[in-house]
Amino acid sequence: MNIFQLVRDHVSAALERMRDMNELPRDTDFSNIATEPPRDPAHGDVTTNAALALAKKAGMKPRDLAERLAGLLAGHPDIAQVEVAGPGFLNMRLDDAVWPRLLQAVLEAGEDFGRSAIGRGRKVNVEYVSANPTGPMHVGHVRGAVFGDALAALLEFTGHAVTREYYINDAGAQVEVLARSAYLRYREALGEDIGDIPPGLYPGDYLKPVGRALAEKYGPALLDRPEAEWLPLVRDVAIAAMMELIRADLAALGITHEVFFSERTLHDEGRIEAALKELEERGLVYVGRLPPPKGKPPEDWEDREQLLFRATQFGDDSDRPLKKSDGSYTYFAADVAYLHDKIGRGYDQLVYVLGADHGGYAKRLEAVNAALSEGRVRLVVRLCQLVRLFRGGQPVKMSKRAGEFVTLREVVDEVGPDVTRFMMLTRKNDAPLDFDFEKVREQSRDNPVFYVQYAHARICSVLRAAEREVAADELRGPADFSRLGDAAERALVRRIAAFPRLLEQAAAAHEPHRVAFWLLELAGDFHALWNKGKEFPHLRFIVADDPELMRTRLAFLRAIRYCLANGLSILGVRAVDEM
RNA sequence: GGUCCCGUAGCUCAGCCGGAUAGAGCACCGGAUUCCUAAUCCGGGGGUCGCAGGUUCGAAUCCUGCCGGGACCGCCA
Repeated sequence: MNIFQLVRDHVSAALERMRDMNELPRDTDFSNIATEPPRDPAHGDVTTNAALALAKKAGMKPRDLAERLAGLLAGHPDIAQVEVAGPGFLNMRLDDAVWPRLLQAVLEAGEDFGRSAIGRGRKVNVEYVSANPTGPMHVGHVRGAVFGDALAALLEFTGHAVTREYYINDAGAQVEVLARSAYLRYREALGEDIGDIPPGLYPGDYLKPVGRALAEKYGPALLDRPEAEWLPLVRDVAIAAMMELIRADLAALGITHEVFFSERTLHDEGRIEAALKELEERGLVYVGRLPPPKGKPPEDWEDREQLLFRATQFGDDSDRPLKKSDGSYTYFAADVAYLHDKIGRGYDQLVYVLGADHGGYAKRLEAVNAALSEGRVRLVVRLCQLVRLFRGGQPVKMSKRAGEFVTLREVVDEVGPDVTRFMMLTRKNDAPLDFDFEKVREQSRDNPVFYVQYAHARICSVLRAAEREVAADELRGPADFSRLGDAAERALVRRIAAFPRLLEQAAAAHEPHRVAFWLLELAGDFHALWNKGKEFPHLRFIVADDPELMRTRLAFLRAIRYCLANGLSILGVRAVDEM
């Protein structure tokens, strides 16, 4: 149950009546009117800008239109009071009977409360992580991984058919470097002293097991063969091993992708040619020269003719090369083919979760999408900014060149998946985020994860206490939500009422962090009510002399618990029963 | 040179497809514990929403320019 949708239906019905009576033009469009919570609770429960939005079209003054609309809405049983305010807002107070219905609906829906169908089953592909298969995941990947996963869950909860996808960059120079690095470990496994790992190769110990596996599989057979022969063999083993590593890292964070898509299949199966052919047929591929990049000394710039995609025709800043000087395809060409493949799979929406350093990629992806899908498919690029690691306020030093980076596994092992996930969503994705290993384990108000989980645990604690201390027959029987009249209780009810709308808007904006902020607010409302019970014992949940009131409050607690649990579940964070 | 992101209270940040007197936490000051976990809560002070224009009945929000911070900029992925 969504009270804003409920009121919106009533407002729409009233407007339709006005249209039927020719008080509004036939072609009046109601789609841009909003029913929202007013900023100031003194303004009521729901406000609408309908009169302001339609005044011009109706040829009426906003306040006159608002008065007319107020008259039509006033009689509705759900609406207790309606007032015209300010320039022409309609402030409505809902009838007291609406709130019990809402709480009842929460209890009936349970883990499905907040679920909606606004996605209308549209097929959405969310591609996230897509880390190169050259080693274990490091902390830089964590934010995009969590963001993408939470976004996927949010879209699913709001009625989208979601595919979680990972693009494996298993073609190109980096995996050849991986193969050479693994080959060295292979020689090492066969007893050779390989000394220091030469610069340019991956030095990590994680390749040692790969070397041993190769030694076991091939024995010394690869030792005296030319690189052209052993490289493909070693590469395949190494990539498979790295993907196992990465899957395990992701599993530690509770992340599972449905599709792992190999870039190499695009090369091997002629699908790049097929995609480029389609661009060619539209006259979007040509051979030409690009101007050198400005502002940067073009050290190794070589002016040459190359195969280009006419990206500028779709708003990109430059046309984009499809072939390298050695004649092989660029990464971008593979990306064209990959996008082509996704479009072919019938998605309505393609979401790319990328690191902020890929910001320049958005425009060219949009250009390719515009060219290939001709506007049928919506492409959404979300960039995740950096995470800065701290320990007790001191920055954690990392040197990429020396291979000293904090791995995903180190973070998860130290603070746990729940803390990791929640913290990654406490900032909107395009703002940088500070993560302090010590702070996030504190059990205090400063730690948002704790604060929300503690609210959930406290509720469970009360419910356990009730089971323990209250006679069973007093727990049975009806609840009467109309008895929740205290300001702190009403604040909680309003917060709960906002949940379905919040999820819809977070999904539409592709902003899962809003769920995290809402959870903090809900937890805050709950802790406030709890504490009020200390000062005013009649506000406690377990009230001995009034079984009906107690049952009401315990049911209320269960409703709040569902809200906390459902929100946490979208973020992929466990709701704990005790702490 | 160009593109993208950011600029809101002392600090860290929210601010819903433009909406009424701009919010929260931290910090600071002052309070609450015979209690279902005080691991919490209540109250108070504190803001020219970077600057200047524009659109609008109405702008922190949309547009343009400027200032400041960050990221990226053919043949790496």
